Amino acid sequence: MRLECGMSESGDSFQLFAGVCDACRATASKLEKSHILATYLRDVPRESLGIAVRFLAAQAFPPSSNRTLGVGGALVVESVRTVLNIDRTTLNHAFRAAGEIGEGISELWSLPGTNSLTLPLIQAGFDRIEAVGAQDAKRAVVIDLLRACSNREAVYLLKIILGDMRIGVSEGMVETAIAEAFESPLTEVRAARLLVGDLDAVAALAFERRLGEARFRPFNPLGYMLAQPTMTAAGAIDVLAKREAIAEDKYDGIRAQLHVRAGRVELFSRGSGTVTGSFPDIVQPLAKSDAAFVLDGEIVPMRIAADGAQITLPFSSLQKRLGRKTLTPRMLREAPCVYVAFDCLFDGADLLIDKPLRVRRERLAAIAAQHRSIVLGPQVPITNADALDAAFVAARNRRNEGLVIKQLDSLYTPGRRGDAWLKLKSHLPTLDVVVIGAERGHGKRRDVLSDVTFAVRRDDSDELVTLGKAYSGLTDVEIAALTERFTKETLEERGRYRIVRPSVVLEIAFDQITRSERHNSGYALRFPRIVRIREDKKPSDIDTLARVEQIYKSPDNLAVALDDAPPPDDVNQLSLFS
DNA sequence: GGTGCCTGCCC
DNA sequence: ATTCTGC
DNA sequence: GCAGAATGGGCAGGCACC
Repeated sequence: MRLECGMSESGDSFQLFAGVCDACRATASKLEKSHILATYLRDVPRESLGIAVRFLAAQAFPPSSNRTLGVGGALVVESVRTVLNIDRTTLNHAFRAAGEIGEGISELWSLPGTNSLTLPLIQAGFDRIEAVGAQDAKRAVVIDLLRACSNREAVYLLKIILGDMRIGVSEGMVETAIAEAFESPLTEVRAARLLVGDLDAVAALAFERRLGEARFRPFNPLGYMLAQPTMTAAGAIDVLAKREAIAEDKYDGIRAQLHVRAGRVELFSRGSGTVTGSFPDIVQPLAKSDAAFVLDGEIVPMRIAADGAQITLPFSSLQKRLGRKTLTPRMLREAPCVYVAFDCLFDGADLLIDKPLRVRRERLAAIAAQHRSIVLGPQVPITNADALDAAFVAARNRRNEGLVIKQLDSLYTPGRRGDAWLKLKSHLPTLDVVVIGAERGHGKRRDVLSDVTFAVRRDDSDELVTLGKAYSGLTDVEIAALTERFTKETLEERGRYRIVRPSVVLEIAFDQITRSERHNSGYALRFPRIVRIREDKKPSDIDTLARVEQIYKSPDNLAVALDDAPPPDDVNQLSLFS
């Protein structure tokens, strides 16, 4: 296809980039998107290729770099307001109509653009935004960039800054395009990305036809293997189909890869970057190791009793340590963390991901035996549904979410969610709630009331107290039907939020109940989702606050620590400050 | 120094 | 995190 | 089956403002 991008642009012009994005936006076909992107990538100057693929995935920096802009919606809106010199209301109206900020400014944008922006120039701007601390200074750079933008350039600049393209292109599609552009098998591109990490590195290898040379190196995190959810133990047994398997506890911690080599130690979290600094109790004992290995596991807040019994603490205690600049001895005492290792991906000089789990576990056991901050969780063979049930109960008694069931002959497939690993979680009872507020969504949900606030009843009164908001679980058809109903039953509009007559009853599932100031019930739900619309129930039939409190206090609610007196144990207390 | 908003990042 | 949808 | 999109609660740090 021919791209309408104006006259004779160099391959790294931002105007061209915007034109390519527009072309992708115009088609729903993935094949066509790939063709468009591949054609583009082939002609991008070599030195800008990395930036191009990064920007196409709406990344301002390589994800593994730990660098961030520190610019979000609020700062962007203020910058746009300055450049266009318009009031907030007009701007908000445009954003609401478009369903997003990026596309929203297109309607209002009158600047012609200087036709001077290039990919490296934008990248240099991002570097500067990151480097300056003050919001004023960040805003000044954004404003400078915007003033040079044409209409479509402004749209995509903001989309990259906000980290969301919404044109049906994300990392996966960019990988597909790299494969097509440089005539390499997609499988090779994927494999290379899982080994080397960032898209720019993969594009460079593909460009040089050296994808096959991609090699794993410690301190370059691999993709994580993920588990497929299963609802029931019987279902899990079915999927296993008599293949040998083991069950491990499913921990509510932070999934992390532990890389160790020549005295250097890093903990990589799933999203991007390292969390090494937050867990000296895990890292410090490893600092003197001269071994080289990469493990997969979970950072877990845990008390280990003198007899070795493992009791997991609530996730919130772990979260208090995440991102901390300074850790006090008290924090380490109150939220002691261990690294529960469950896989070994690299040992000595051997990448083990293509070896079966049973082999990887042997290597793991040998490593764990030598390092006291690497803990192995309980592991039981699964032969039948009874064994699975027993393991599940044991896991719950250790205050863990459930089980992950793994086939012993399976290989480690980074970045994939397959049947080789199954996760089986326990479920709290659901709650019947009533919708009392609704809001429009974003993007394709901009014209529907997809975002609902729900409430339960305070006992012995008619008062409704809010408990949370929910988004997922309804189909587009159901959302459309509810939108019509909420529109009819609107009592009052308060900006974007509308109060609706309490009439729609929903059944809500969730993972935990926490104490919270966010909603006026004093409670909030973790991972709320709509199970179904209860057409058969009236608002008078919904659950009460007492019911919420009852579930909150139930032993299955892992948000609450067991209030047994904490055992006076020193087993996993490290004297970092002595 | 206290408070509140914004951002990023865990689940 | 979970869930739905289009390819 | 996969990729993309849309959405929840909660924590810490950094900054703006009083």
